[in-house]
Amino acid sequence: MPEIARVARPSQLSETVSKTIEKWILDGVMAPGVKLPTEKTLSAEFGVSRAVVREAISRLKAEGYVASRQGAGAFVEARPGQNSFRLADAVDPAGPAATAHIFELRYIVETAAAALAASRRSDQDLAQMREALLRMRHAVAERTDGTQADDDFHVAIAAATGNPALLRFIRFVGHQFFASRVPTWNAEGHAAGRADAAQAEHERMFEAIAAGDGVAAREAARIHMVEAARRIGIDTDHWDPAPQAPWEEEALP
Amino acid sequence: MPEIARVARPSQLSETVSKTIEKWILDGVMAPGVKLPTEKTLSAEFGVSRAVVREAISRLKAEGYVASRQGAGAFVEARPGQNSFRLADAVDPAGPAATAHIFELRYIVETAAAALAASRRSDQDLAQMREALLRMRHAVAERTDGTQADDDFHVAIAAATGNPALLRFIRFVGHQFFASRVPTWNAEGHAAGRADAAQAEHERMFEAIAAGDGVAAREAARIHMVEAARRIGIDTDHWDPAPQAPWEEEALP
DNA sequence: CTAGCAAAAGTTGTCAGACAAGCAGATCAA
DNA sequence: TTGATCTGCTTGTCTGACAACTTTTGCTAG
Repeated sequence: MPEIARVARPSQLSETVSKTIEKWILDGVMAPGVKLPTEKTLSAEFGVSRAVVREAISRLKAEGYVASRQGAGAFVEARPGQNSFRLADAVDPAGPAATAHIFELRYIVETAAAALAASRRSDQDLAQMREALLRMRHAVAERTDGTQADDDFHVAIAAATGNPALLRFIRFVGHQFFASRVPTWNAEGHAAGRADAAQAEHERMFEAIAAGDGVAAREAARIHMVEAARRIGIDTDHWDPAPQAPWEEEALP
Repeated sequence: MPEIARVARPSQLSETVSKTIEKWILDGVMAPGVKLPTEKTLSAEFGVSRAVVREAISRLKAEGYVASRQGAGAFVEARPGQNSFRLADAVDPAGPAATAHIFELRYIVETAAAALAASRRSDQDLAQMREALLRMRHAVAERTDGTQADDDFHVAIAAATGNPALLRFIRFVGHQFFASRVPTWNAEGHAAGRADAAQAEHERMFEAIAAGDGVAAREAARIHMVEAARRIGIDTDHWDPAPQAPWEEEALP
């Protein structure tokens, strides 16, 4: 068994234990399929009770690192930790580039979603987009906070693709940037015209999607994402323009 | 407190309890910020011991649904469950459409990654792609299993984008389809020429990326993903072609 | 009556020991 | 050798207890 980094009592013993074991697995100290030490052994090695070890293993099971069979033991999963996607693990949160990297991923998915929404959206989808759009218009006029409506608008577009996996992903990534929308919608943002600009971009996206024009929708989304990135100080010089060819145009049935 | 669906003893009591509470949260029965019932209350209501309840809550903490403070209680998180992305939650695993939805998401991201890789790849990135490619060639010639090499090739492309978030996501989604690559690389797949076909598509992707041709790389990736989808019986008729305009072409510096 | 403080009650965190349920290897008989 | 049984080990669950901490209550001083 690997070395154990004994910690005094940082906050939660079970969290300390689970993080330590997680590290063993991620570092390859414990290969997939390998049986972990018994709960009794772990509790002795960590100097904690068996209940704490069980709570730690419970966490690891929830995160897909291990699976246990009564009477047999707990075993490292075949693809540990890869059944869920955590952005916190994907990037170095310290680096300023982290935000840019995540935003690029969002850019890729949202531009595609806008194009798909243009060809697949139902009237109900359009109604939801329009509703969020109106709330943003109101926020612009009244100089109030429109971050929630902003978020809802993007989610409505994702929903219109009819792809629940895509919807879930956009909702997930979008929430990561909830805070980043604030500089657009706070008092300073209104004064500097950032809210106005964002709203104009949104309107163009909506029009293209409503018209069923996938090419225009993608381009409008592209512009919006690039501008949104600029508003929070992200360099977009090396992003993929990902435009559409003319022959891609297709109207709704 | 909401109603409790008492279950006999399905497998793990703690899992039953955590899934039930998770459902309460997702269904909005327990709003963010709300304090959940005490452990004593929960154990009484569920008819289990406090240890089981604690293990269940431990799972929920790992998944970001709740946070607890000693002496105060456990509270529903502000954005429950939205700090990680789980495909199992995103789609109905029962439906046959689930695979198609996830594959479409993969299609969107991987075509973009190929285009980015063409303009950003280093010599080291290319070496890694070539290495995986050679292993696949060998697998085709010897009619052996090339699923691992196949996976590695796609991961190498993602790595070449220089975006760790993108890399992590592609690795994650790609692993979901690890099993789906088997029909291409098993004996039947070799006999039917599926391995040959896949290999030809891979070679074209590599050439385009090596040449620094983003447009060709995206198109080659697009074809590969569409064909791969067809090989496992997914309908791609309504996918976004997402091609490149001529003016997008840009050589490496 | 109010402000502030101290005690008490309640809640989560941890520990210890016990038994039930299930698994795996050793033992023994055919 | 093979098959069934048995025994020890491991995980799953329960109970009761105490420690650490928070919130509420109630009391006292002003």
